[in-house]
Amino acid sequence: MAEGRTGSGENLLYLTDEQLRQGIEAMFFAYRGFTADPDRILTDMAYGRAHHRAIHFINRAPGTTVNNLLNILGVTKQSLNRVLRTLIEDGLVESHVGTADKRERHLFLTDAGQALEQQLSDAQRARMRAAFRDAGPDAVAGFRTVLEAMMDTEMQRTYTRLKESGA
Amino acid sequence: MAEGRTGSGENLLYLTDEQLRQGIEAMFFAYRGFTADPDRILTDMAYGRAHHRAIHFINRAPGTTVNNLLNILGVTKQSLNRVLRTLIEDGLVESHVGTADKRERHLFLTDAGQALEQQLSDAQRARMRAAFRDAGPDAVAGFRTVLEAMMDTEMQRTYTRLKESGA
DNA sequence: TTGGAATGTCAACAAGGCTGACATAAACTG
DNA sequence: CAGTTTATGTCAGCCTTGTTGACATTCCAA
Repeated sequence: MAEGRTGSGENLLYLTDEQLRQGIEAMFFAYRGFTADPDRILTDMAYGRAHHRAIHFINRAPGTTVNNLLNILGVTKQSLNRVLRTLIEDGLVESHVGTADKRERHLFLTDAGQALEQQLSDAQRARMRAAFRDAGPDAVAGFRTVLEAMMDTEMQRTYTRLKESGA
Repeated sequence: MAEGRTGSGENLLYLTDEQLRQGIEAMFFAYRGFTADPDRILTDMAYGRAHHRAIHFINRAPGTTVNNLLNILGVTKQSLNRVLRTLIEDGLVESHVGTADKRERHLFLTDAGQALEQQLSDAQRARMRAAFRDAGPDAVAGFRTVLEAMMDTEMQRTYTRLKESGA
């Protein structure tokens, strides 16, 4: 850590209320940009952000159970169920009764579901890639560090588990 | 910029699809944490995130017009109006007809409105402060750089204008 | 074998987005 | 001054996506 000019051995000027408020507003405006491109694609097809999230994480962990997805998404099972039902009806997601435990449903994307996932994540990654490239690798590392520290501890674990499963 | 091992003079491994996907998931989980604390306070009082946003930006720019707030928040006037109406009815916000242009309404927080704003932003800043402190000043700088690069250009301008007005 | 826990489904409601239509008052313009 | 544009507010109605409550099915353990 860099030596500061406060005498306490560390410069804490980055923790002033004004700096924190700028961080809060940056999160607000950036999140809008973050979701803007997929949102545009989705409204064309009568889907919403909730569908995107479900598709994203089913793609990330094929065969995941409804309950597992529930924990990742942090919504009620009823809320998720409505979204899943439309995705299944529309042939984007398949639900298979579990073999070991028949109460569980295992979720998979169909080819059509994968095609939509691709389209959505291409759009979202394009913006992220541009932002990362503009900012450079050191800034990206800092970005990730701060975001991880901002999560609830339970979500940190979920995030890390996903990260390691995909790497 | 650091020399990489790609031969092109720059290491672009931080731009792989897997890295971008991790960035996307980090945004998703972190935003949940970001809103969690104010959300808890708000549900106790029959308000929602929309009320929080209005209160935040009225506090940030007292006397702002409805139209200006509309541009910052990026919602329709009908949507904002519903929120403002309840805040005015409940005595948290005051609306004053403009002196120069009498069509405009200038918005201010009442004392009660400021008290709630304080309560909400204290909660949100506490989490942001903890995250910033854990991550350190360099990471925070990178965090801000990436978020700015992720915004739509119009929002970048809005964000910068707010930032400079408060500093 | 029976009662509780886990899982998933259906119904109904609320918040907060949206569009469209319309009213009013003020400002601006030819 | 007449006509148009701008800023704001309101009503009605729709959609998505969150919520709770009630309930069926399945599994497991006492």
